[in-house]
Amino acid sequence: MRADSRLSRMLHVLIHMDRHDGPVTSELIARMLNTNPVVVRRTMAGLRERGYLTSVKGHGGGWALARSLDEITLRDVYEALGEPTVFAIGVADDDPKCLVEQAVNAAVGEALREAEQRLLSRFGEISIGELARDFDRRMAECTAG
Amino acid sequence: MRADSRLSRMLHVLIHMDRHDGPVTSELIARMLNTNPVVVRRTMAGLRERGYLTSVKGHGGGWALARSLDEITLRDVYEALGEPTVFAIGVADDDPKCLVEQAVNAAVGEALREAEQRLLSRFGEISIGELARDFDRRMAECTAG
DNA sequence: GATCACGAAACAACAGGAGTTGCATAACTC
DNA sequence: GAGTTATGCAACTCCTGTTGTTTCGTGATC
Repeated sequence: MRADSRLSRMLHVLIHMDRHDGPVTSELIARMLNTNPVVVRRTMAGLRERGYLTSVKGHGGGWALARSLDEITLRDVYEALGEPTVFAIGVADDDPKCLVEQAVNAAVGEALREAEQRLLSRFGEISIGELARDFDRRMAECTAG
Repeated sequence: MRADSRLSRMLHVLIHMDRHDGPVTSELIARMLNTNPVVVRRTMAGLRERGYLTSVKGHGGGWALARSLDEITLRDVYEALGEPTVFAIGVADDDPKCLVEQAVNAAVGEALREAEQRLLSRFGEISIGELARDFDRRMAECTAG
């Protein structure tokens, strides 16, 4: 399957928006992400509904941050995207009759659930503001070197 | 996309094979998994190459275990399947020019890598023999109750 | 009113597991 | 050695969800 890159794309965009004055058009965002404006609007709609972004129609319109990046975690973005499926692997049948399969599901399902829980917890610990500051460090290194 | 259920299917089959005398045909396995023999052969081929299974052609042929279930971990099976993609989510570009995207990838990629590492480590700790014994417990509970 | 920009619907492209068919090949039975 | 059983392999189609694209509607600005 093609990997779902909506989370990383949104993080990318949000940091750019933070460093940008005034609203940013879907057109410009699309160029940053190497995609097109419709995909951008579709993906960002969830973030607007959650109150992280605002969008303004018409001349001079576009997208703007409604919150500080320090107030938004990776998990917030993940949830705003509709909590996409995390794993490409899973069990064959969620409620099997076969006791063997039940034993398999118990072990595999448990391991997957725990891994997902850990990943999402980790996402909840990281604010986008931290990523932005990491970008600043990289920028400083780049210009210094 | 539809979840990749090859791992759980193979675990399911291996335990059944352990409780079965003589070779098991792809046809019979397919009925256990609610699929068809070609899918079974395709999926089990990797386990044969790794030496966990043998397959015999012709009359009276079929599949048989070449190892004890205690010698095979979930991770062994995962690897025999060609190490399928674990996550349905990922970063947009593995080697981006944009420094912002690099910072995003560092954070998201790291979290994903760590989660994958943990999951695979956990898989490495669980032998199929343990799952089989868990099945026995469930069976006992079922007949006792 | 012309232009700019978002909103929404509809559809094709793509990727990978799963399902299916057909045929070749090997092994056993008679 | 002919028939049967079973795997091995190749070449499809199907399914599902992200991504990409086009088109039209609508609101805001100039």
